[in-house]
Amino acid sequence: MAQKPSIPKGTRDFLPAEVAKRNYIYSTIRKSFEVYGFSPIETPSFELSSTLLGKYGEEGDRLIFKILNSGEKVKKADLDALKEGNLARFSNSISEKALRYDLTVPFARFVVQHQNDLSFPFKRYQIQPVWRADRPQHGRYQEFYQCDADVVGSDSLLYEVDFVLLFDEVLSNLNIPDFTIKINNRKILSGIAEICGEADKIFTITVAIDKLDKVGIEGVVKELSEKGVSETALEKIMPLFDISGNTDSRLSQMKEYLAKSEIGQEGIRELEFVLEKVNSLGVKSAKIEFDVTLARGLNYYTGAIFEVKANGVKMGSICGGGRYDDLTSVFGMKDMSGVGISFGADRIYDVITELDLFPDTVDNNLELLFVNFGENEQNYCLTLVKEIRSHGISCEIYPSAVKMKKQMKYANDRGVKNLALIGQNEIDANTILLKNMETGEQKSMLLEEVITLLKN
RNA sequence: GUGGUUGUAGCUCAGUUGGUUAGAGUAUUGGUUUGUGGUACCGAGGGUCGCGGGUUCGAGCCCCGUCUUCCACCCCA
Repeated sequence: MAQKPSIPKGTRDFLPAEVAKRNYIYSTIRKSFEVYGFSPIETPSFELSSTLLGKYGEEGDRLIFKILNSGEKVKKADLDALKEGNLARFSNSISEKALRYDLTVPFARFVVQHQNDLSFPFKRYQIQPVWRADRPQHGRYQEFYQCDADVVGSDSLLYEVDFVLLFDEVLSNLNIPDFTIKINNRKILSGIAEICGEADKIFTITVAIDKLDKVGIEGVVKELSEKGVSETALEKIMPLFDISGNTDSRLSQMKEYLAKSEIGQEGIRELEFVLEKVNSLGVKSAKIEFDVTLARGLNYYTGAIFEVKANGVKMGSICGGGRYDDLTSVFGMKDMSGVGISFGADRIYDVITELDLFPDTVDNNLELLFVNFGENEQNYCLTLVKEIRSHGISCEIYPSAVKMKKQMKYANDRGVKNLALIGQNEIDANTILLKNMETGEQKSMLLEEVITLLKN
Protein backbone atom coordinates (compact mmCIF):
# COMPACT_ATOMS: atom_id res chain seq x y z
CA MET A 1 0.00 0.00 0.00
CA ALA A 2 1.49 3.26 -1.12
CA GLN A 3 1.91 5.83 1.58
CA LYS A 4 1.41 9.46 0.82
CA PRO A 5 4.79 11.11 1.32
CA SER A 6 4.87 14.10 3.60
CA ILE A 7 6.99 15.80 6.24
CA PRO A 8 6.01 17.21 9.64
CA LYS A 9 4.61 20.71 9.79
CA GLY A 10 7.09 23.51 9.99
CA THR A 11 9.84 21.46 8.31
CA ARG A 12 11.12 21.61 4.75
CA ASP A 13 13.03 19.66 2.14
CA PHE A 14 15.72 21.55 0.28
CA LEU A 15 16.40 21.04 -3.43
CA PRO A 16 19.97 21.35 -4.74
CA ALA A 17 19.48 24.96 -5.84
CA GLU A 18 18.15 25.85 -2.39
CA VAL A 19 20.97 24.12 -0.58
CA ALA A 20 23.45 26.04 -2.73
CA LYS A 21 21.86 29.30 -1.62
CA ARG A 22 21.73 28.24 2.01
CA ASN A 23 25.40 27.27 1.91
CA TYR A 24 26.19 30.67 0.47
CA ILE A 25 24.58 32.26 3.53
CA TYR A 26 26.31 29.95 5.99
CA SER A 27 29.72 30.39 4.43
CA THR A 28 29.36 34.17 4.32
CA ILE A 29 28.49 34.17 8.02
CA ARG A 30 31.17 31.62 8.88
CA LYS A 31 33.85 33.62 7.14
CA SER A 32 33.09 36.77 9.12
CA PHE A 33 32.84 34.83 12.38
CA GLU A 34 36.33 33.53 11.80
CA VAL A 35 37.70 36.90 10.80
CA TYR A 36 36.38 38.26 14.11
CA GLY A 37 38.20 35.52 15.97
CA PHE A 38 35.51 32.99 16.82
CA SER A 39 36.15 29.23 16.74
CA PRO A 40 33.53 26.67 15.79
CA ILE A 41 32.02 24.16 18.18
CA GLU A 42 29.13 21.74 17.90
CA THR A 43 26.76 20.38 20.52
CA PRO A 44 24.22 17.53 20.33
CA SER A 45 20.87 18.15 18.69
CA PHE A 46 19.19 17.02 21.88
CA GLU A 47 20.04 17.70 25.51
CA LEU A 48 18.83 16.45 28.86
CA SER A 49 15.47 18.06 29.52
CA SER A 50 16.81 19.40 32.79
CA THR A 51 19.42 21.41 30.86
CA LEU A 52 16.79 23.18 28.80
CA LEU A 53 13.65 23.41 30.91
CA GLY A 54 13.15 26.56 32.93
CA LYS A 55 15.68 28.61 30.97
CA TYR A 56 13.32 30.29 28.53
CA GLY A 57 10.38 31.10 30.77
CA GLU A 58 7.03 29.39 30.85
CA GLU A 59 6.30 30.16 27.22
CA GLY A 60 9.66 28.76 26.16
CA ASP A 61 9.14 25.50 28.02
CA ARG A 62 5.92 24.98 26.13
CA LEU A 63 7.77 25.29 22.83
CA ILE A 64 10.48 22.76 23.63
CA PHE A 65 10.15 19.48 21.75
CA LYS A 66 10.38 16.65 24.24
CA ILE A 67 11.70 13.26 23.26
CA LEU A 68 9.71 10.26 24.44
CA ASN A 69 11.71 7.75 26.48
CA SER A 70 12.34 4.60 24.52
CA GLY A 71 11.95 0.96 25.45
CA GLU A 72 11.42 -0.10 29.03
CA LYS A 73 11.75 3.46 30.27
CA VAL A 74 8.20 4.30 29.25
CA LYS A 75 7.14 2.18 32.19
CA LYS A 76 8.21 5.04 34.43
CA ALA A 77 5.14 6.95 33.25
CA ASP A 78 3.52 8.74 36.17
CA LEU A 79 -0.08 7.81 35.53
CA ASP A 80 -1.27 9.46 38.73
CA ALA A 81 0.02 12.77 37.43
CA LEU A 82 -1.92 12.19 34.23
CA LYS A 83 -5.11 11.45 36.16
CA GLU A 84 -4.63 14.57 38.25
CA GLY A 85 -4.22 16.56 35.07
CA ASN A 86 -0.66 17.55 35.93
CA LEU A 87 0.63 17.37 32.37
CA ALA A 88 4.03 18.86 33.14
CA ARG A 89 4.82 16.20 35.71
CA PHE A 90 3.43 13.48 33.48
CA SER A 91 5.50 14.53 30.47
CA ASN A 92 8.61 14.71 32.66
CA SER A 93 8.00 11.14 33.72
CA ILE A 94 8.03 9.85 30.15
CA SER A 95 10.69 12.16 28.71
CA GLU A 96 14.21 12.86 29.86
CA LYS A 97 15.59 14.42 26.70
CA ALA A 98 14.58 17.34 24.51
CA LEU A 99 15.59 18.91 21.19
CA ARG A 100 17.58 22.08 21.66
CA TYR A 101 15.56 25.28 21.53
CA ASP A 102 18.46 27.58 20.79
CA LEU A 103 22.26 27.46 20.80
CA THR A 104 22.90 29.72 23.77
CA VAL A 105 21.77 27.56 26.67
CA PRO A 106 23.55 24.45 25.35
CA PHE A 107 26.61 26.68 24.97
CA ALA A 108 26.39 27.75 28.61
CA ARG A 109 26.22 24.08 29.58
CA PHE A 110 29.19 23.40 27.31
CA VAL A 111 31.28 26.16 28.87
CA VAL A 112 30.68 24.95 32.40
CA GLN A 113 31.27 21.35 31.50
CA HIS A 114 34.53 22.02 29.66
CA GLN A 115 35.75 25.00 31.66
CA ASN A 116 39.11 23.39 32.33
CA ASP A 117 39.80 22.94 28.63
CA LEU A 118 38.92 26.48 27.61
CA SER A 119 40.81 29.70 27.96
CA PHE A 120 38.82 32.82 28.65
CA PRO A 121 37.50 35.00 27.21
CA PHE A 122 36.24 32.09 25.14
CA LYS A 123 34.86 32.98 21.71
CA ARG A 124 32.93 30.38 19.84
CA TYR A 125 30.59 30.23 16.87
CA GLN A 126 28.06 27.57 16.09
CA ILE A 127 25.90 26.96 13.02
CA GLN A 128 23.33 24.27 13.72
CA PRO A 129 19.59 23.66 13.56
CA VAL A 130 17.27 24.32 16.48
CA TRP A 131 13.68 23.20 17.01
CA ARG A 132 10.61 24.92 18.38
CA ALA A 133 7.12 23.49 18.73
CA ASP A 134 5.67 26.77 17.52
CA ARG A 135 2.81 27.25 15.08
CA PRO A 136 4.37 27.76 11.68
CA GLN A 137 3.82 31.10 10.02
CA HIS A 138 5.55 33.33 7.51
CA GLY A 139 9.23 33.16 8.48
CA ARG A 140 8.60 30.77 11.37
CA TYR A 141 9.53 27.16 11.19
CA GLN A 142 9.70 24.31 13.64
CA GLU A 143 13.18 23.45 12.44
CA PHE A 144 15.55 26.24 11.48
CA TYR A 145 19.19 27.18 11.59
CA GLN A 146 20.77 29.61 13.96
CA CYS A 147 24.24 30.98 13.42
CA ASP A 148 25.52 32.10 16.79
CA ALA A 149 28.67 33.85 17.93
CA ASP A 150 29.20 34.32 21.66
CA VAL A 151 31.98 35.24 23.99
CA VAL A 152 32.03 34.30 27.67
CA GLY A 153 34.40 35.30 30.42
CA SER A 154 34.57 39.03 29.88
CA ASP A 155 32.28 41.92 30.66
CA SER A 156 34.16 44.24 28.33
CA LEU A 157 31.86 46.40 26.23
CA LEU A 158 34.33 46.09 23.38
CA TYR A 159 32.55 42.87 22.52
CA GLU A 160 29.23 44.65 22.19
CA VAL A 161 30.97 46.98 19.77
CA ASP A 162 32.41 44.02 17.86
CA PHE A 163 29.01 42.38 17.55
CA VAL A 164 27.41 45.47 16.11
CA LEU A 165 30.21 45.64 13.55
CA LEU A 166 29.78 41.94 12.88
CA PHE A 167 26.06 42.35 12.14
CA ASP A 168 26.96 45.12 9.74
CA GLU A 169 29.71 43.18 8.05
CA VAL A 170 27.73 39.98 7.48
CA LEU A 171 24.53 41.61 6.30
CA SER A 172 26.48 43.95 4.05
CA ASN A 173 28.34 41.01 2.56
CA LEU A 174 25.00 39.36 1.88
CA ASN A 175 24.00 42.52 -0.02
CA ILE A 176 21.01 43.24 2.16
CA PRO A 177 20.45 46.85 1.19
CA ASP A 178 18.54 48.29 4.09
CA PHE A 179 18.56 47.02 7.63
CA THR A 180 18.41 48.47 11.11
CA ILE A 181 20.35 47.28 14.14
CA LYS A 182 18.26 48.12 17.17
CA ILE A 183 20.00 48.39 20.50
CA ASN A 184 18.68 48.65 23.99
CA ASN A 185 19.91 47.74 27.43
CA ARG A 186 18.21 45.65 30.04
CA LYS A 187 19.52 48.00 32.72
CA ILE A 188 17.54 50.81 31.14
CA LEU A 189 14.45 48.64 31.33
CA SER A 190 15.24 47.88 34.96
CA GLY A 191 15.61 51.59 35.51
CA ILE A 192 12.16 52.20 34.06
CA ALA A 193 10.66 49.61 36.37
CA GLU A 194 12.51 51.18 39.27
CA ILE A 195 11.33 54.68 38.44
CA CYS A 196 7.79 53.35 38.39
CA GLY A 197 8.20 51.74 41.74
CA GLU A 198 7.41 48.33 40.23
CA ALA A 199 10.90 46.85 40.09
CA ASP A 200 9.56 43.33 40.50
CA LYS A 201 7.29 43.72 37.46
CA ILE A 202 10.10 44.47 35.06
CA PHE A 203 9.21 41.50 32.89
CA THR A 204 5.55 42.46 32.60
CA ILE A 205 6.49 46.05 31.85
CA THR A 206 9.08 45.26 29.21
CA VAL A 207 6.87 42.77 27.39
CA ALA A 208 4.08 45.32 27.32
CA ILE A 209 6.12 48.26 26.04
CA ASP A 210 7.67 45.99 23.43
CA LYS A 211 4.25 46.05 21.78
CA LEU A 212 4.08 49.83 21.58
CA ASP A 213 4.54 49.79 17.80
CA LYS A 214 1.77 47.33 17.32
CA VAL A 215 -0.92 48.28 19.84
CA GLY A 216 -0.13 51.92 20.57
CA ILE A 217 -0.04 53.68 23.92
CA GLU A 218 -3.61 52.71 24.84
CA GLY A 219 -2.87 49.06 24.15
CA VAL A 220 0.24 49.08 26.29
CA VAL A 221 -1.51 50.84 29.15
CA LYS A 222 -4.40 48.41 28.92
CA GLU A 223 -2.11 45.40 29.06
CA LEU A 224 -0.18 46.87 31.99
CA SER A 225 -3.22 47.56 34.13
CA GLU A 226 -4.66 44.14 33.29
CA LYS A 227 -1.46 42.61 34.57
CA GLY A 228 -1.70 44.45 37.86
CA VAL A 229 0.56 47.47 37.36
CA SER A 230 -0.67 50.25 39.66
CA GLU A 231 -2.14 53.59 38.55
CA THR A 232 0.71 55.55 40.07
CA ALA A 233 3.22 53.40 38.23
CA LEU A 234 1.34 53.93 34.97
CA GLU A 235 1.51 57.68 35.48
CA LYS A 236 5.24 57.43 35.88
CA ILE A 237 5.53 55.39 32.70
CA MET A 238 3.61 57.87 30.59
CA PRO A 239 6.50 60.34 30.04
CA LEU A 240 8.32 57.47 28.37
CA PHE A 241 5.89 57.58 25.46
CA ASP A 242 6.75 61.22 24.77
CA ILE A 243 10.37 60.46 24.06
CA SER A 244 11.09 61.02 20.40
CA GLY A 245 13.63 62.28 17.90
CA ASN A 246 16.81 60.66 16.73
CA THR A 247 18.92 58.23 18.71
CA ASP A 248 21.07 60.93 20.36
CA SER A 249 18.16 63.04 21.43
CA ARG A 250 16.15 60.08 22.67
CA LEU A 251 19.12 58.94 24.65
CA SER A 252 19.47 62.27 26.42
CA GLN A 253 15.74 62.40 27.16
CA MET A 254 16.04 58.92 28.54
CA LYS A 255 18.97 59.97 30.68
CA GLU A 256 16.80 62.63 32.24
CA TYR A 257 13.88 60.28 32.74
CA LEU A 258 16.14 57.82 34.52
CA ALA A 259 18.00 60.48 36.54
CA LYS A 260 17.03 58.89 39.84
CA SER A 261 17.80 55.33 38.88
CA GLU A 262 21.36 54.23 39.33
CA ILE A 263 20.91 51.07 37.31
CA GLY A 264 19.19 53.05 34.58
CA GLN A 265 22.12 55.45 34.41
CA GLU A 266 24.50 52.56 34.11
CA GLY A 267 22.51 51.23 31.19
CA ILE A 268 22.68 54.62 29.51
CA ARG A 269 26.44 54.81 30.02
CA GLU A 270 26.94 51.37 28.50
CA LEU A 271 24.79 52.22 25.55
CA GLU A 272 26.57 55.50 24.98
CA PHE A 273 29.91 53.76 25.01
CA VAL A 274 28.85 51.22 22.41
CA LEU A 275 27.18 53.76 20.15
CA GLU A 276 30.09 56.13 20.35
CA LYS A 277 32.69 53.50 19.49
CA VAL A 278 30.63 52.06 16.66
CA ASN A 279 30.05 55.52 15.35
CA SER A 280 33.71 56.41 15.31
CA LEU A 281 34.74 53.13 13.71
CA GLY A 282 31.98 53.44 11.14
CA VAL A 283 29.64 50.89 9.58
CA LYS A 284 29.15 49.85 5.96
CA SER A 285 25.40 49.90 5.52
CA ALA A 286 23.63 49.42 8.85
CA LYS A 287 21.27 51.91 10.37
CA ILE A 288 21.77 51.91 14.11
CA GLU A 289 19.02 52.90 16.43
CA PHE A 290 18.40 53.08 20.15
CA ASP A 291 14.99 51.54 20.74
CA VAL A 292 13.74 51.63 24.28
CA THR A 293 10.78 49.41 23.38
CA LEU A 294 13.14 46.64 22.37
CA ALA A 295 12.58 44.12 25.10
CA ARG A 296 11.85 41.07 23.13
CA GLY A 297 13.91 37.99 23.29
CA LEU A 298 14.98 35.67 25.94
CA ASN A 299 14.56 36.81 29.45
CA TYR A 300 18.14 36.01 30.41
CA TYR A 301 19.59 39.19 28.96
CA THR A 302 21.09 41.48 31.59
CA GLY A 303 22.88 44.20 29.60
CA ALA A 304 22.85 45.05 25.90
CA ILE A 305 19.97 43.76 23.79
CA PHE A 306 20.23 43.60 20.00
CA GLU A 307 17.77 42.99 17.27
CA VAL A 308 18.11 43.41 13.51
CA LYS A 309 15.25 44.12 11.13
CA ALA A 310 15.44 44.04 7.36
CA ASN A 311 13.60 47.13 6.15
CA GLY A 312 11.07 47.00 3.35
CA VAL A 313 10.26 43.34 3.94
CA LYS A 314 7.41 41.86 5.90
CA MET A 315 9.46 39.71 8.20
CA GLY A 316 10.18 39.55 11.90
CA SER A 317 13.66 40.18 13.19
CA ILE A 318 16.42 38.41 11.29
CA CYS A 319 19.01 38.57 14.06
CA GLY A 320 19.04 38.92 17.80
CA GLY A 321 21.39 38.90 20.73
CA GLY A 322 22.52 40.44 23.94
CA ARG A 323 24.48 40.14 27.15
CA TYR A 324 23.69 37.61 29.82
CA ASP A 325 25.65 37.84 33.07
CA ASP A 326 24.32 34.85 34.81
CA LEU A 327 23.59 32.10 32.36
CA THR A 328 26.35 29.76 33.48
CA SER A 329 25.51 30.11 37.17
CA VAL A 330 22.53 27.76 36.84
CA PHE A 331 25.11 25.16 35.81
CA GLY A 332 27.28 26.05 38.77
CA MET A 333 29.74 28.57 37.38
CA LYS A 334 29.63 32.10 38.76
CA ASP A 335 30.95 35.39 37.43
CA MET A 336 30.98 34.40 33.80
CA SER A 337 29.52 37.22 31.81
CA GLY A 338 28.62 36.36 28.27
CA VAL A 339 27.45 38.25 25.23
CA GLY A 340 26.43 36.95 21.86
CA ILE A 341 24.40 37.29 18.73
CA SER A 342 22.41 35.02 16.49
CA PHE A 343 21.71 35.17 12.77
CA GLY A 344 18.40 33.60 11.73
CA ALA A 345 19.64 31.96 8.55
CA ASP A 346 16.21 30.86 7.35
CA ARG A 347 14.71 34.30 7.68
CA ILE A 348 17.74 35.82 6.00
CA TYR A 349 17.18 33.32 3.18
CA ASP A 350 13.55 34.41 2.90
CA VAL A 351 14.53 38.07 2.87
CA ILE A 352 17.19 37.59 0.20
CA THR A 353 14.74 35.54 -1.86
CA GLU A 354 12.03 38.15 -1.57
CA LEU A 355 14.42 40.91 -2.59
CA ASP A 356 15.90 38.67 -5.30
CA LEU A 357 19.46 39.30 -4.14
CA PHE A 358 21.11 35.92 -4.51
CA PRO A 359 24.15 36.16 -6.79
CA ASP A 360 23.83 34.10 -9.97
CA THR A 361 27.04 32.32 -9.10
CA VAL A 362 25.83 30.50 -6.01
CA ASP A 363 24.58 27.51 -7.97
CA ASN A 364 27.39 25.05 -8.13
CA ASN A 365 26.46 23.50 -11.46
CA LEU A 366 28.30 20.81 -13.32
CA GLU A 367 31.07 22.35 -15.38
CA LEU A 368 31.33 19.73 -18.09
CA LEU A 369 29.22 16.82 -19.31
CA PHE A 370 30.50 14.25 -21.81
CA VAL A 371 27.88 13.07 -24.27
CA ASN A 372 27.77 9.29 -24.47
CA PHE A 373 27.86 7.99 -28.06
CA GLY A 374 28.42 4.31 -27.38
CA GLU A 375 30.70 1.81 -25.73
CA ASN A 376 33.90 2.71 -27.57
CA GLU A 377 33.47 6.41 -27.13
CA GLN A 378 32.42 5.90 -23.51
CA ASN A 379 35.63 4.07 -22.64
CA TYR A 380 37.68 6.75 -24.32
CA CYS A 381 35.84 9.51 -22.42
CA LEU A 382 36.17 7.83 -19.05
CA THR A 383 39.92 8.43 -19.11
CA LEU A 384 39.40 12.07 -20.02
CA VAL A 385 36.81 12.52 -17.25
CA LYS A 386 39.26 11.23 -14.69
CA GLU A 387 42.01 13.49 -15.96
CA ILE A 388 39.80 16.59 -15.98
CA ARG A 389 38.47 15.87 -12.49
CA SER A 390 42.04 15.69 -11.20
CA HIS A 391 42.28 19.39 -12.05
CA GLY A 392 39.33 20.16 -9.79
CA ILE A 393 36.87 20.67 -12.61
CA SER A 394 33.45 19.09 -11.96
CA CYS A 395 32.83 16.68 -14.77
CA GLU A 396 30.92 13.53 -15.66
CA ILE A 397 29.78 11.38 -18.55
CA TYR A 398 26.16 10.68 -19.38
CA PRO A 399 25.57 7.15 -18.07
CA SER A 400 24.16 5.56 -21.24
CA ALA A 401 24.22 6.05 -24.99
CA VAL A 402 20.66 7.30 -25.33
CA LYS A 403 19.50 9.74 -27.92
CA MET A 404 21.43 12.96 -28.25
CA LYS A 405 18.32 14.99 -27.68
CA LYS A 406 17.74 13.38 -24.33
CA GLN A 407 21.31 13.95 -23.24
CA MET A 408 21.11 17.59 -24.28
CA LYS A 409 17.89 18.05 -22.37
CA TYR A 410 19.45 16.52 -19.28
CA ALA A 411 22.41 18.90 -19.57
CA ASN A 412 20.00 21.76 -19.98
CA ASP A 413 17.85 20.88 -16.98
CA ARG A 414 20.88 20.47 -14.77
CA GLY A 415 22.36 23.76 -15.83
CA VAL A 416 25.52 22.13 -17.14
CA LYS A 417 27.83 24.82 -18.45
CA ASN A 418 29.68 22.91 -21.17
CA LEU A 419 29.24 19.78 -23.22
CA ALA A 420 32.02 17.59 -24.60
CA LEU A 421 31.13 15.70 -27.77
CA ILE A 422 33.48 12.92 -28.65
CA GLY A 423 32.66 10.53 -31.50
CA GLN A 424 34.92 8.52 -33.73
CA ASN A 425 36.09 11.64 -35.61
CA GLU A 426 37.28 13.31 -32.42
CA ILE A 427 38.94 10.13 -31.20
CA ASP A 428 40.86 9.85 -34.45
CA ALA A 429 41.90 13.51 -34.33
CA ASN A 430 42.60 13.37 -30.59
CA THR A 431 40.40 16.43 -30.01
CA ILE A 432 37.38 17.39 -27.92
CA LEU A 433 34.42 19.19 -29.44
CA LEU A 434 33.48 21.60 -26.66
CA LYS A 435 30.04 23.17 -26.72
CA ASN A 436 29.11 26.13 -24.56
CA MET A 437 25.54 25.48 -23.45
CA GLU A 438 24.77 29.11 -22.91
CA THR A 439 25.92 30.53 -26.23
CA GLY A 440 25.57 27.34 -28.25
CA GLU A 441 29.01 27.88 -29.74
CA GLN A 442 31.20 24.87 -30.22
CA LYS A 443 34.87 24.52 -30.88
CA SER A 444 37.31 21.70 -31.44
CA MET A 445 40.02 21.76 -28.78
CA LEU A 446 42.85 19.77 -27.27
CA LEU A 447 42.47 18.30 -23.77
CA GLU A 448 44.96 20.80 -22.31
CA GLU A 449 43.09 23.71 -23.82
CA VAL A 450 39.83 22.49 -22.32
CA ILE A 451 41.41 22.18 -18.89
CA THR A 452 42.93 25.65 -19.08
CA LEU A 453 39.66 27.15 -20.25
CA LEU A 454 37.48 25.54 -17.56
CA LYS A 455 39.88 25.94 -14.69
CA ASN A 456 39.01 29.61 -14.31
C1' G B 1 -1.77 27.11 23.53
C1' U B 2 -6.41 30.57 21.37
C1' G B 3 -9.29 32.15 16.95
C1' G B 4 -9.81 31.92 11.72
C1' U B 5 -8.30 29.80 6.86
C1' U B 6 -6.76 26.04 3.27
C1' G B 7 -6.32 20.97 1.00
C1' U B 8 -8.70 18.14 -6.34
C1' A B 9 -2.66 14.97 -11.26
C1' G B 10 4.62 16.07 -9.62
C1' C B 11 3.31 21.76 -9.74
C1' U B 12 -0.59 25.97 -10.43
C1' C B 13 -5.64 25.69 -10.38
C1' A B 14 -11.20 24.81 -12.71
C1' G B 15 -15.26 21.61 -11.10
C1' U B 16 -22.88 24.77 -11.36
C1' U B 17 -28.58 23.90 -6.17
C1' G B 18 -25.25 17.07 -4.08
C1' G B 19 -26.48 13.62 -10.00
C1' U B 20 -23.40 9.48 -15.61
C1' U B 21 -16.71 7.91 -16.94
C1' A B 22 -13.50 14.51 -12.13
C1' G B 23 -11.07 18.65 -16.25
C1' A B 24 -7.23 22.51 -18.00
C1' G B 25 -2.35 24.56 -18.14
C1' U B 26 2.41 23.10 -16.93
C1' A B 27 5.82 19.18 -15.89
C1' U B 28 6.98 13.85 -17.25
C1' U B 29 7.22 10.36 -21.32
C1' G B 30 7.09 8.53 -26.81
C1' G B 31 7.24 10.45 -31.81
C1' U B 32 8.01 14.31 -35.98
C1' U B 33 14.34 14.65 -35.81
C1' U B 34 19.16 7.26 -34.74
C1' G B 35 25.84 13.66 -33.75
C1' U B 36 23.08 18.87 -31.37
C1' G B 37 19.07 21.52 -26.15
C1' G B 38 15.91 25.43 -24.16
C1' U B 39 10.64 26.56 -29.75
C1' A B 40 6.46 24.08 -32.54
C1' C B 41 3.07 19.96 -33.74
C1' C B 42 0.90 14.86 -32.72
C1' G B 43 0.26 10.88 -29.05
C1' A B 44 0.64 8.53 -23.98
C1' G B 45 0.87 7.75 -18.81
C1' G B 46 -0.46 10.03 -14.28
C1' G B 47 -6.07 11.39 -9.38
C1' U B 48 -7.31 6.51 -2.44
C1' C B 49 -10.63 14.50 -4.64
C1' G B 50 -5.56 15.31 2.71
C1' C B 51 -7.20 11.20 6.11
C1' G B 52 -11.30 8.78 9.11
C1' G B 53 -16.33 8.64 10.22
C1' G B 54 -21.51 10.32 9.21
C1' U B 55 -26.07 12.11 6.31
C1' U B 56 -28.12 10.49 1.43
C1' C B 57 -30.83 6.26 -3.58
C1' G B 58 -26.27 9.05 -4.73
C1' A B 59 -20.85 13.18 -1.71
C1' G B 60 -15.00 16.48 -4.69
C1' C B 61 -19.43 19.46 -3.01
C1' C B 62 -23.34 18.79 3.20
C1' C B 63 -22.10 17.43 8.80
C1' C B 64 -18.37 15.78 12.69
C1' G B 65 -13.40 14.52 13.94
C1' U B 66 -8.26 14.63 12.62
C1' C B 67 -3.78 16.14 9.99
C1' U B 68 -1.69 19.91 6.93
C1' U B 69 -1.29 25.16 4.79
C1' C B 70 -1.56 30.22 5.43
C1' C B 71 -3.13 34.36 8.70
C1' A B 72 -4.09 37.03 13.47
C1' C B 73 -2.90 36.41 18.77
C1' C B 74 0.79 34.36 22.47
C1' C B 75 5.71 34.21 21.81
C1' C B 76 9.85 34.52 18.66
C1' A B 77 15.12 33.58 14.46
